[in-house]
Amino acid sequence: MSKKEVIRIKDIAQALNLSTSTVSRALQDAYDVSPDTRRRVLEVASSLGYKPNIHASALASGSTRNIVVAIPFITNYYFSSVISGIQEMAYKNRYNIVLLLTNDDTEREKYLIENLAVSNFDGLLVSIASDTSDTAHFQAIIDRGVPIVFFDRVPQNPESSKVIQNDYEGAFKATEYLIDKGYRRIAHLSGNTHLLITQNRLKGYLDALNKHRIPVRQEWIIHSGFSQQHGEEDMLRIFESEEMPNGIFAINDRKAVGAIMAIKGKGKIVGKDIGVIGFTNDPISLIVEPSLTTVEEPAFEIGQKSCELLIKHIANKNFLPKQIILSGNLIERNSTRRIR
Amino acid sequence: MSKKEVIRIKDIAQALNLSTSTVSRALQDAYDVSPDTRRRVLEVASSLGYKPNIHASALASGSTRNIVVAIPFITNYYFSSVISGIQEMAYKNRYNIVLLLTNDDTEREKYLIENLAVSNFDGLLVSIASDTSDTAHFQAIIDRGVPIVFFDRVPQNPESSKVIQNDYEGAFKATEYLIDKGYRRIAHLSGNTHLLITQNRLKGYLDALNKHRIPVRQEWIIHSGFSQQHGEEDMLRIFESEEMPNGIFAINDRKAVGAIMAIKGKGKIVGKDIGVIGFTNDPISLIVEPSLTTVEEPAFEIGQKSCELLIKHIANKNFLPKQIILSGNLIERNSTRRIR
DNA sequence: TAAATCATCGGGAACGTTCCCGATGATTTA
DNA sequence: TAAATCATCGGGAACGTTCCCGATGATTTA
Repeated sequence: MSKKEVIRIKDIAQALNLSTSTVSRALQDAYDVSPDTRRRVLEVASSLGYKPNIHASALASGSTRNIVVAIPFITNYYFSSVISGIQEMAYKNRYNIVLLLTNDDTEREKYLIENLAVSNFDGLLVSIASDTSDTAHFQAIIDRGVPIVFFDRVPQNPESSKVIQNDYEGAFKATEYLIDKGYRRIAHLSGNTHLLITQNRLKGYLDALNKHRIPVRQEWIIHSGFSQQHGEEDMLRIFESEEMPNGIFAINDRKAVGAIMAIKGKGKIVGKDIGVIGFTNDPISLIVEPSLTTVEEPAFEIGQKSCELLIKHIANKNFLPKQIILSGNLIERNSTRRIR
Repeated sequence: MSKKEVIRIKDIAQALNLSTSTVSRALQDAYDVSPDTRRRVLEVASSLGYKPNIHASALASGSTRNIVVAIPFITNYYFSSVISGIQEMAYKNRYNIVLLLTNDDTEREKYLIENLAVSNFDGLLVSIASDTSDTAHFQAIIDRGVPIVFFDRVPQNPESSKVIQNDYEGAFKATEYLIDKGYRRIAHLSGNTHLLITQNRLKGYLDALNKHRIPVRQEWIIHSGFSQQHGEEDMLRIFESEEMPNGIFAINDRKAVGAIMAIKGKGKIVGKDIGVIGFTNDPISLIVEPSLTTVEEPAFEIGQKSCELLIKHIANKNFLPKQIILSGNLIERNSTRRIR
């Protein structure tokens, strides 16, 4: 057997004495084909094992059925879960995913996006790199008529659809939870300042402090990257401050785990001496000792919703940009327990 | 601006008073175009911002520049690292990745593979589901002239290229390391029996025992799945055996972490009472308490090599199937330390 | 000097599908 | 009963690229 004997619409047409246009219309459920011929076409198509050639279809119709997904990494739980959600929704709607990894590097992100040919995909799903503040390369895509949906790490500028977790509410809940548990001197291990996710979580933290009339201490708010390494470094910096906090709210679980490592390294006891809470509900939060209290992020669902939204934009050019905000529960574990 | 003003080869041709065929050949570095015209074509192409239409190219040339990647999950460190490696190599060679997730379910795997149209991709990269023993659906693809490269979880049957870590050697090293450290009663938390990876790691374990004249105890060899959950259950079963081992070699880090959880749950001390060693070097091995001794798997490299091999198969139909076996180092941590 | 080779280019069919437009016979409407 | 509408289908151009084949003038060979 060889590739040559792939069967085409023409083969179905010949088998049924129909024209290729009629077969094509039958396969796409067009209105102007009789129920009987449609049935016969579908029968022959499946018996011959017909599978459409997506390239020919893309060329003729202008719809490529490709969705480009650009994310910083794939090797962490959050992003790989998002991809799973995207993949599910895309496959269901017969879209393929083209994966781009930016390595969280703005230059690489720009390079990848700028080298994209708009004739090769129908839409773009993006979580931007930590340091990306100029979003002109995305605007250029939008200007050429191709929709973008941002998720998780979304920029402020381009007014397009966005899917995020309820960062403000989650951060507020996390901070208030620490306060309720009696940890009132709370530091915040934050992220890169220009990201919305950073700003919203910071705001939730600040508002929770305000609500409980706890003064804000700038030296306890530390901005850096999103890795475990960053969390560890941030925590070590906090150990150098004059007065020590007794609670840590980290912008994500990986930074929280880094903080726990640093705290243990200093001989302090997590929970008893310093309470720690994270954000994500990464599986590592169950593995770290003590287990990490956290606010869950609906990563898979974010992937699904983003993809669903993008598909709507693709199907309808006039679909208005929309924001979807998903909430997650706070999950109590041992890192915020005084006695165990 | 709209999609319509995408520029094509014809536009370059008109700008230079050349034919489309000459421009096409110039862009592909064909031999029969003068250095001067090639230079002019490239200049105009880049100044106009020409990007080739992959669908038209695929249709005309028969080469789709799509690679399908089918894996059980993406939400674990190993597979997401492999994907990163694949992605890098694919992007370098101007291939796109089409991602399929089987959820480690054989039925779903079959369904996805059988619904693939061979005219839509050039090659397939696969790590099979745990329970897959019948590989006819892969054979069907190969029979239609499309190359497959298997990696990590590879089947026995189809004689195609395979990329794996040196499972035998790694398992042997791991087991012998436990023996050298004085843990001589060693159990093995193994995987699904029909997978090569399971068989090779089991063999390495057995041979290391034999070399040191340690009798094999069948009740200490437990076959199940690959998750942390499975590791925990396996370990609990071992706790029910008459005599307890004092060393655990788990087929991967997630199962090892599960075992550690179970051991701690029973009030035993990992390292002092029972030494544990894993396989992968998943980041969780640094987070679990105590940190996990393990044999590293070169996941990123496996992705790269698999993709590289597949591209060679695509470029040359007569390229003979090849096995690549990569080694990883043993990394000592605290789960195999008697005193800390 | 005639024939063969070489370097360089263009014409145009082909890939498999979609979609516009028109055709035809049957049915409904005025 | 004539005109309008409807249901159903086919012809054929078009999408943007590749690639086969042939053409042409220049250079090399015999």
